[in-house]
Amino acid sequence: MTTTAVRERILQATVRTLAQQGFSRTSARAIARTGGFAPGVIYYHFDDLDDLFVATIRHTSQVRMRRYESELDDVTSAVELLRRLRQLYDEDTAEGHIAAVQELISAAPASPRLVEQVRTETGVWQDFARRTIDRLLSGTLLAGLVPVAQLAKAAVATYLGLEMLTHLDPGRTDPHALFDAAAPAAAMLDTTRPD
Amino acid sequence: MTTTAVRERILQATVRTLAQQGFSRTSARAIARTGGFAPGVIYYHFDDLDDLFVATIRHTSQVRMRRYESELDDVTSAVELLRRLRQLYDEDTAEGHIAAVQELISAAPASPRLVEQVRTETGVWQDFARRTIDRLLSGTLLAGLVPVAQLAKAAVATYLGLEMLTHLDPGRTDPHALFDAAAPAAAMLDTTRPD
Amino acid sequence: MTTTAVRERILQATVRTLAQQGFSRTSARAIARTGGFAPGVIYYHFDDLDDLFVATIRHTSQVRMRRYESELDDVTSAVELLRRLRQLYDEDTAEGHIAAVQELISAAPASPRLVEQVRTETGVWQDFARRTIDRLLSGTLLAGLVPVAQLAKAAVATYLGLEMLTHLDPGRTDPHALFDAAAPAAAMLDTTRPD
Amino acid sequence: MTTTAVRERILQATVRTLAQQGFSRTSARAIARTGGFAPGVIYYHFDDLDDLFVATIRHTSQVRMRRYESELDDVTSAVELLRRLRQLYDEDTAEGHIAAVQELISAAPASPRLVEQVRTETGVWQDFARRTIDRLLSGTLLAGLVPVAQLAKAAVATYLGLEMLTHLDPGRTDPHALFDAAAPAAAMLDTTRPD
DNA sequence: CATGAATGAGTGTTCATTCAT
DNA sequence: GATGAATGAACACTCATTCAT
Repeated sequence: MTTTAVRERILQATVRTLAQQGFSRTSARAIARTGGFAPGVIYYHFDDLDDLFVATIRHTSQVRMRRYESELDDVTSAVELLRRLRQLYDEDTAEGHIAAVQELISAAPASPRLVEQVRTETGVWQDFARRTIDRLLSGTLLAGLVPVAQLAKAAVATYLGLEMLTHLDPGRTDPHALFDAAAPAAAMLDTTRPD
Repeated sequence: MTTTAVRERILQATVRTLAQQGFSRTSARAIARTGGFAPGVIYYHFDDLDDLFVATIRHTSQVRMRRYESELDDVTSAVELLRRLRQLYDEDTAEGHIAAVQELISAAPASPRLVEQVRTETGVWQDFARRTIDRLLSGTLLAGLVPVAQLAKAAVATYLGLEMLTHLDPGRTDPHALFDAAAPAAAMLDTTRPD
Repeated sequence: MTTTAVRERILQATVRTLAQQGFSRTSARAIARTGGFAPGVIYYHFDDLDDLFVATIRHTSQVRMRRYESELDDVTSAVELLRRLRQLYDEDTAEGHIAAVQELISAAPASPRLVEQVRTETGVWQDFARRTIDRLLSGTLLAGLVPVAQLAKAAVATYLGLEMLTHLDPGRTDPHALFDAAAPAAAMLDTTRPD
Repeated sequence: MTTTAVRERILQATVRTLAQQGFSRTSARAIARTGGFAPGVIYYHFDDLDDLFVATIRHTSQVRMRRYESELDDVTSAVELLRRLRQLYDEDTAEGHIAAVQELISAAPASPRLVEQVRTETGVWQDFARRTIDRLLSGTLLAGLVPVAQLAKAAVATYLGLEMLTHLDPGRTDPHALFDAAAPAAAMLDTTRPD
């Protein structure tokens, strides 16, 4: 097995452990148990747990960003955007991506390197949100009126906060309801576009 | 010093430690160091750390809820709401309330009792948000059109997610900018009210 | 409540706790919980736990010795001896006397004072056993042939060891069966006595 | 060093610590100090202290049982039995076997798993005692008259109780005196065998 | 490359004991 | 006399990390 293949396996095990057990229970042993390898392997491929967590958030963020970009690149309708976001969100929760990221953000203040990396990644996502919102508003009455940068930041915050709340109550809470509730507003927005 | 006074002191030390060090570093020893007492004191007044965390989220939530209620009880203007929220939010961050709560929510899945209490408290805040939004929309064109319950849930999620992001970057990020950016929309909403 | 009455209450709580929880779980808190008083009370009446354990073994030993003496004082028949021993043994187990003593003997090596007191008390019981055996053999063919002192020591050892085994398996083991099994031999001994 | 070698070393350190310090002082640290290894080693090879104690009583019991069996297997004379028992008993006390077992039996009620294992092992020893007594009585006048099962249980109890008493007073007490005192009776028994 | 073993620091928690009230 | 509160030492156990193999 090549080095990068093993690294990937470790990173995936880390994401799954973070999502399922939470940060404080994500020990080297726990990650190794999840991935089916010996704890020592981690230290062969990463300097220490801090290094692994930094790599994990970078990796997960990049993997998902590629997916989000390819899926939303050409979307200009708000209704269509909601439809695809719902599907992407389902993927995220199924694979534990947001949950893992949210755990790492919560725990970041304890590690300067993690803070730095998390800042970088959340910046990337805010940029992405900004570009997407820009595209959406372009040609509508709202273009130029909406403070896009702030809205992008709020969107990222809501995504993270929503995952936090959903995680508490997997059976009952329904992020889908939120997407549904937003649908009429999205439709209204789309009608104002003079295509 | 009476029992309740000491309990309160422990609870405050717990909030401060959670906010400053994050959940995974909030050990009994760390809390005791923050509060200036011996670790054993905690176990005299609480069954175990789990019990302390449950009491902490209940206590903090109630204290802040009383403050939010007394401050927002009579607000019907969106502009005025934003003005007061900004001030309450400043209090929250200064004293670490939201940060502590956010850490506990992140960590909750590891403890059934904590999950239960967190569910209860987030429910209380969603109800509060719903009532406040209802009051705000009452008499406007949007009344009856907005899915209030979902909006309330989104508001709570955004509040938590925002704190998570702000926490990463205390110097640079500015939740104030978000409140400012929302001001024009709030003003517009207020004008639709035919008082 | 007089001092001695409280002392007695503490001593009884200690015996019950030793019998029910074992030495390693017999903490000051546990004794206080059993007796329904505050842990501090112990330290008002005894120097420390060591002192309490020393007093406990002395007290329990004396109380039971008085009972055994009054009950066996006039017994010269082996059959009758067995009958009364069985009853006394039942009392012992019901009130936890032997169990407590056995726990203290097991734990004694850790405390010089306890060792000393335990030596004293076991000596008292071996003397008592010797006197009782002497009386029993007096006038029989075995008188003078049996090494009484060693037999007395063996009797005490068997009593303690039996309690240890019985304690393991309260439902199944039956010290009564042992008394029954010894009955024929006792009867045979009695017939050799030329009354 | 192989795993089993280390396990054995831990088990021996546990036996020695139990025999020398008593159960209540046999902490993980104390065992590690006795054996000259770090406390963490224990938890690498055993789940917890309970697991270690269960393994200790099983191991010690088996080791000694093999020795007793090989030594007493062919003994049919009571005098010879006493002679060999005295030697085996000396080995037991020198290596702390009985003392350790007796401590574990005393402490067993606090742990269901330990109770279970202790029951199993004492059962094995009672069976062994029964077989040995059977062999001894076979062909004598007493065969069929003696309640062998009860006698076997009493023998085990006496062995344990004797160790308990001897332990109190290592310098003065003399189990040897007991063996000596039993010698004449053994000789008499042997003469009734019409070989 | 990978692992089984080991260590020492750190965790939650309990305990004997003291003391002001 | 009695107690609620507090402390510091100890305990069982986990963990990140290292290293010989």
